[in-house]
Amino acid sequence: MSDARQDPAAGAAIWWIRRDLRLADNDALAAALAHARRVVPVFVLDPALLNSPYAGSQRIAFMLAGLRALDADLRARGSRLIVRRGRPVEALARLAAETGASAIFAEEDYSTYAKRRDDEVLIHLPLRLVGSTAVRPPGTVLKRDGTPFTVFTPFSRAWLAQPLPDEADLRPAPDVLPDPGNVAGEPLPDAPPYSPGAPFPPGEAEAHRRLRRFVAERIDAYSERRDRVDLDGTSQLSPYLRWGMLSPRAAVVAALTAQRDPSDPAGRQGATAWLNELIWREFYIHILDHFPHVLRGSFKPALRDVPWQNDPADFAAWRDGRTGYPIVDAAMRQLAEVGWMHNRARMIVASFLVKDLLIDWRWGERWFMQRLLDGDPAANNGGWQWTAGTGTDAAPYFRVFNPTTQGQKFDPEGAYVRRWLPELAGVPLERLHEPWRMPAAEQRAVGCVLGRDYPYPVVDHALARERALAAYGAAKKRPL
DNA sequence: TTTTGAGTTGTTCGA
DNA sequence: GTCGAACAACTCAAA
Repeated sequence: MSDARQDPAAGAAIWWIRRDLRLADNDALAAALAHARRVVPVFVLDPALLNSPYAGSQRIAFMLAGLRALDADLRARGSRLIVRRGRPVEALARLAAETGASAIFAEEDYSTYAKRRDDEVLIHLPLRLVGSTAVRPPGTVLKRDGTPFTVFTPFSRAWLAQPLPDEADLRPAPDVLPDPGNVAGEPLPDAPPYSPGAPFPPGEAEAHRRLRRFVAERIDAYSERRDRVDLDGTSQLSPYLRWGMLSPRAAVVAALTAQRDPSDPAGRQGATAWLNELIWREFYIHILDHFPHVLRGSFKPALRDVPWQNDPADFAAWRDGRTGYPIVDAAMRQLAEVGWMHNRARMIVASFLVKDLLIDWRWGERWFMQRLLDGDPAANNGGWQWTAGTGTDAAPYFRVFNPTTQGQKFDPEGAYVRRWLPELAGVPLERLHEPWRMPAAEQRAVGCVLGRDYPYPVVDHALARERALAAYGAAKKRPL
């Protein structure tokens, strides 16, 4: 073991890539390079992940395209990506035997499956988990009594109280990488190609371009504009953070730098708000690590047994974007088409599924995982439990979003709805978020007849709201 | 141990 | 149109 450390030339190291598809600021890669002169970058196509009911073809296509981009970046530096297939413990054991690697370096990941997978590899192989999908790994932000936070605000205070990273802490991408040598690999599979012209071109270079543009052009107005679904007010970096094309530390450093920028004191609010979102990401990573049962059901015992309606036809209407509520349908079609949805829209459609349709939040959680490029168990579960009122620090159960009001507030000119629902193009703005209020003659006049061109609402929101409050009330009264 | 202040993102109703 | 209160207590975190 000490041989390799004393004489790096003696051995090889494996850099096991999982969700850190980048060369810059990659602790696992840096550790592998420090350990041995020969480094073998490998990605293992794991059937357990590819065939999971929570996998999504668009997300896998995004990942595969990201791996192609990473391979190109590696080749430009003298290396290349080795692709293997199979159970990671077996694929890595073979690769280690073939290459004589004395260590495997990987970034730590905290989802339930990832922990189980890595524990198994740790038993059999010299795996070293270096670096983290979070800036502050779970276990490093705790209450004074050593237990985890379950409320966000004190968590974020404690998170911010620790030493903050700066530019100097970010590792630049290496200019040159060692040749991995003569190692066999298989070609990346031809997934349904992630569509050209898609709004999320995969890759590390694109991630950094976006971060620079966001910081230069939009971060200052982030607080005011981030809730508007019709504007590009958000960073739109989530798929890149999900796949580690951008390190979370680089994102945090960018936020802190913008926050300190003396040339624009007014912009500090935007940078602070965005930093807060990044801390939410960390919060849910920690929650999943400390409370893995959240993936199976409610965090709050009192809301384990809400009497859900779970009507398959209602679920299909939601999933396919034909609930008759334009803001909901527009968002669901955006999700289906581009694999991404605005954060505000996520809350609106989630509230609609859970509260208006009274469908178990886990159905929505799974559909999101099947569609989102940024689908991540921790953030997705946290978001759904928050909306459902079942999670840590969750929305009070009586908080039911009104889809009409939300549409009017956050898509005030109707551009979002009209973009994703062309059948509503002719509907005047005053009726755009409640087309069922148009008299029959007006429907004909504007070319949008309900029941023909666009559905009637699947539920009456006011009634649905009462039903949801009653169902949650019943769940709370039920003895545990 | 007890106390106290606080808690992402809303809606509705009535004054 | 605008504003504050009610929604429902509860649990958390920290002093």
